[in-house]
Amino acid sequence: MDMIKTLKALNNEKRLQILEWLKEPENNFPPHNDVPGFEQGVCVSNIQDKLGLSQSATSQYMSMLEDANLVISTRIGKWTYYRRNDDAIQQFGEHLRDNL
Amino acid sequence: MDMIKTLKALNNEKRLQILEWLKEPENNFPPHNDVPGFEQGVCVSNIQDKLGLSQSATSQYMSMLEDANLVISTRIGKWTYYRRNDDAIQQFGEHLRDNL
DNA sequence: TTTACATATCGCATTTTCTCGATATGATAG
DNA sequence: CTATCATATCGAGAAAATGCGATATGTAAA
Repeated sequence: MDMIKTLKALNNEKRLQILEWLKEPENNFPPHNDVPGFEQGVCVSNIQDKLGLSQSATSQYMSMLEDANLVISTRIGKWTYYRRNDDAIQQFGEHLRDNL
Repeated sequence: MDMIKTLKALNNEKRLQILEWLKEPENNFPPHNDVPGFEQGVCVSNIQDKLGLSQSATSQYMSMLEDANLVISTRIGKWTYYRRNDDAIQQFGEHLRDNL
């Protein structure tokens, strides 16, 4: 657990917003054409549309969140779907509570 | 609870280090001349000595931590003593665990 | 009330983060 | 194979954080 890296990833309103949206993808994003439901998460372009940042910034933010173990990515065809890593997120909160 | 402000305060190795040291002041700092024990915390100059940053940087860091509710300050005479706000820190961890 | 000391605040140079457009990579369809 | 689309990476300018020295403020001793 690299606490510093995780804190850096969380240290940005947009990235926190993404994590928030990914709690309930069905309420925050349109359905995908190639995949039913949100089992694997949400594709980058849909996140970008909602986020209002460039494609490159959005992609970098998702990589950052993934590096920090806060989300998990799955590539299906041309698309990369990102979903929350809820276990790691909860562990992180507990780690902070117990060790900060 | 201003989560963003708290995350910003935590987003720095030196400030995390200070919080760590303040867990056990008796093991990390020399005794004060004017106050017995560490009931009220540690004075800024002792933190500065250990931190290896300038007096101004140290003072600003302590203010930042206080703004974020992570430490509590007490002025006694010429000295300002800082100690951890353990309750708020634990609450913050729980808040993250439950709401991130 | 002057002096000295501890801390806080200010102004600024340096470093890091943010964010973009351009370009590269990877995947599928034609 | 080639074109096209989704995403990733690169390079750079703008914005924010870091951390310093100088100065201000607050407190107490002389």
